[in-house]
Amino acid sequence: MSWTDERVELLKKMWSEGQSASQIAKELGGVTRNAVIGKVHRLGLSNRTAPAGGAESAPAAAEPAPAPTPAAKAKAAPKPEPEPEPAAKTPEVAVEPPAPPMSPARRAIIPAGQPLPPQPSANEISPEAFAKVSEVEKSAKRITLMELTERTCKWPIGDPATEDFWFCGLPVQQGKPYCEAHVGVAFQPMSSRRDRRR
DNA sequence: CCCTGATTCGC
DNA sequence: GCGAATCAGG
Repeated sequence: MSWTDERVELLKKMWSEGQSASQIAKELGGVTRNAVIGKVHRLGLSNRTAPAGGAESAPAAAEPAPAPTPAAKAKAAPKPEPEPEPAAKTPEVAVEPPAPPMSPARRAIIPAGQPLPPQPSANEISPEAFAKVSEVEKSAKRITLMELTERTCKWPIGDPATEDFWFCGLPVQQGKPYCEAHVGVAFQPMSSRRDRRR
C-alpha cells in the first residue's frame, strides 16, 4: 500500500480527531501503526495541538518546557483572550499558565469506546446465561477502567458509586466488547423466552 | 499483558 | 519517503 492522497487525508483526519495510530492503521488497512506514526511525523503533524499564531516552522523537537515566553522579545500578538475574567485583579502571586478548567480527577473521557454496557438486570435473561455470568464474575480479573482494552471484557460489575466496582476483564469474544459469558447476556436474540403466541 | 507515541536507520 | 525495530512510557 502506498500513501495516496486519500489515505493521507484520512490519516490526517483521524489523527486530528485524536484517534490512535493503531486505530488509524486498522482503518486504512495495509499498514501498521508504525507506518502511520512514521507518516505522521514526516507530515510534521506530530503535535496534535496546532501552534497558535500562524503556520510557523514547527521544529518537531520536543520542548520539555515551552517557557511561557512573556512578552519580552516577541511582538505583541493580537490575542482575543477569551478568558473570562470576572472581577479579580491579577493576583501578584497566583500563577497558573496551563491550568484549564475542571478538577484533576473528574475527567475520564474514553476516546473511542463503545457505549456503556447495559447493566445486567437479572430479570429478562436466561437462567443459564445468568448462572454462567455469575460464575465468571467470581473469577473475573477485576480490572479498572484504565485497564480496559479492545480485548478485555468491558462488562461492569458492581456499583460504580462504590469501591465495589470493576470490569470483567476476561478475554473478549472476537469482535465483541465482552467475554463469551457476557456476550451471552448482552446480546439477546430478542426473544429470550418463547414468546407465547396469543 | 495489553497498549501508546517517538525515534532510529537500512532500505 | 517508507516503515520495522526499537525505545520509553502507561
